[in-house]
Amino acid sequence: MKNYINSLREHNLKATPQRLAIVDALYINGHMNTETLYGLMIQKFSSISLATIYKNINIMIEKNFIQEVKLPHAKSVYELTKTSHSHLLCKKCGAIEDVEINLDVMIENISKTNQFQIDKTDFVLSGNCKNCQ
Amino acid sequence: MKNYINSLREHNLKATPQRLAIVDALYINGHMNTETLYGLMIQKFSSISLATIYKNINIMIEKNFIQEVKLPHAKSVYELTKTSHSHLLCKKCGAIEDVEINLDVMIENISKTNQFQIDKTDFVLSGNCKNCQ
DNA sequence: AAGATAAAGAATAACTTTTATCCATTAAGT
DNA sequence: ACTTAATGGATAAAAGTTATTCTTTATCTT
Ligand SMILES: [Mn+2]
Ligand SMILES: [Mn+2]
Ligand SMILES: [Zn+2]
Ligand SMILES: [Zn+2]
Repeated sequence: MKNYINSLREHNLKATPQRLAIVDALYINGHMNTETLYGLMIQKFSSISLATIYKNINIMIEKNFIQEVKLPHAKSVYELTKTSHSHLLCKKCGAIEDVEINLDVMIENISKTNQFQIDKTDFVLSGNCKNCQ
Repeated sequence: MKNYINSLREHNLKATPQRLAIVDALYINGHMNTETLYGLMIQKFSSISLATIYKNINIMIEKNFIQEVKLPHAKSVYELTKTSHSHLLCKKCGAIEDVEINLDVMIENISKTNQFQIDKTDFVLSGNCKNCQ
């Protein structure tokens, strides 16, 4: 695992044990919602407050350390910020996979056609994963 | 405007005045969140309950009459179900535009590459609209 | 290595958003 | 018209999120 202490500090976030545990959980699990994240954290820190989860999620989003991923018919999940990517969501088992899709050409076209300057995309493709079809 | 009385009935939804007003508002405004929708409805029906808004949104989604559109850093909006399309979201003024993007070839490729059967996409492109750049 | 201090955690209340309940009303089929 | 299941209104309850207060601590500065 990466050195998240410095990584947090570079984002002006104090490297507290709680915060490191959250980051670690996201690193290991990839995408988590507030509920599952709290469920995991309460095991490590028996007295951690749910408010701590929310406060950290919010400030880490603010500092661009993590990202929210909004999913159809499901709670949002959070993940460590990485290079821009899209998501595959299995409607049956709920699995979420990262997928690299090069959208540059498409964005360029849409940008011109619609006179719209695009600088971010949120792309979720839903269906059935390998194991669920 | 279309005949939404029959359209509702075809989806097994009783055509009540409240429901027709909601549909009409969505038809006119395109995309609305619960707050703005309630704000409009309360003008027409001074005693309408916020719960009525929620109940109708939920049942209309269930019957596939409307769709929820989840947006980054903003409340979800709702729209009448139409042919699959993507959305342009202006980060500055909040405007939402429909945009037709043919994703068939891309989906076909991703489907094969990832052994993932895709049957729905949620695609939001954010940036600055024509008036906001 | 202490000391100072701003940031963060825990506990809890408050607020926001959404859903459930109960009863009155009504759309729609007969 | 009559019947009935569905819906609306009022309200309470539940779920989700944020604010507040005080204590603790990570980090910076001696
Ligand atoms: Mn991801
Ligand atoms: Mn749309
Ligand atoms: Zn699956
Ligand atoms: Zn704009």
